[in-house]
Amino acid sequence: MDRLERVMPIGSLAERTGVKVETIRYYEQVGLLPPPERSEGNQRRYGRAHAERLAFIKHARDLGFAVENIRTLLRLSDTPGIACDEAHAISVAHLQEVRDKIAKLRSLEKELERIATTCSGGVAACDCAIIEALADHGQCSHAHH
Amino acid sequence: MDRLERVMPIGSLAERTGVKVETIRYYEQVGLLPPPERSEGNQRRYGRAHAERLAFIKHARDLGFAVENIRTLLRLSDTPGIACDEAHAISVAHLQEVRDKIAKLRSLEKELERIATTCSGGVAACDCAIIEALADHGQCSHAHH
DNA sequence: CTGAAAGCTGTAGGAACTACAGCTTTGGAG
DNA sequence: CTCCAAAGCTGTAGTTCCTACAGCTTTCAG
Repeated sequence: MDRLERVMPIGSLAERTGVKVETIRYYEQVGLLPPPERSEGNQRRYGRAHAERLAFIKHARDLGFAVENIRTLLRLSDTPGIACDEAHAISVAHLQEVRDKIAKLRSLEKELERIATTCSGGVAACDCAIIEALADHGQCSHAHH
Repeated sequence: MDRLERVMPIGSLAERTGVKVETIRYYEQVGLLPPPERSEGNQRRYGRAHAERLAFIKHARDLGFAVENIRTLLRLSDTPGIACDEAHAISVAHLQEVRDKIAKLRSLEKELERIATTCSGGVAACDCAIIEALADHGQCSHAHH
């Protein structure tokens, strides 16, 4: 089906993968995506392999993996057989990061709820509960380090 | 009690508030913190008002408010009486952002759990489930935009 | 009085892009 | 075949929120 339209310019790749043109060029620049063939006029021409690799990158970025970690994961995926341990370690560490972030955001959510509902938006009612809450560290649950 | 030691150099302010020296100078540079008095030798000398304002900034940053929003909140807190509406709007908008972020992270958590447990870290068992999961967008719950 | 610690300015870096400016190439319409 | 707008190119600068020098000067405890 796509046997005949196998190569595409950067714009089409961008459209297909949902990664912006500039970002694709950036990934090439930092070595995440290998430099593709070029047309006579020096324009990038991508094939299936590039599209797949970019999809991998996009997916991992959407999951919040750092570019450095993605670099490692890509290296591992290029190494056949070995090195699953390392991929596992990266994922587990990242999962932990995500969980920590969630916990932190939950506590922020609580405090923001408290702050936002205390002052309901009227002019007369407060002066101003939100600003006071932010000024006064005492009321909130954050511990001093 | 602190009647006599009312002014302090930047290092002490940093220690008290938990904000790094460089960051304090940065806040001054971008106009969040007003320029303090200087000593004969041109060093910054901070008083109580500065410490309070910086605490406000720190607290808001810890809550994830963007510097731009903090700038607005500070402007409001300098305006007596009026403008509670705006502070309320900023907080509510920020609360919504936080909630969205939490929701997104939860779905990432689920997918990472799935990915990380599929491949338990052995070498023989997979080749490699994590990498396949990242390469293959089909299995995950993210909708195409 | 001295000298190590702390402060100063100004600039560069970092993460992960995004957005120009000023050009060249491409590919479909006429 | 010719034209020209859209898309691509390179290279640089901007974004956000700091952090980290380098190369000085000031401070204040011993």
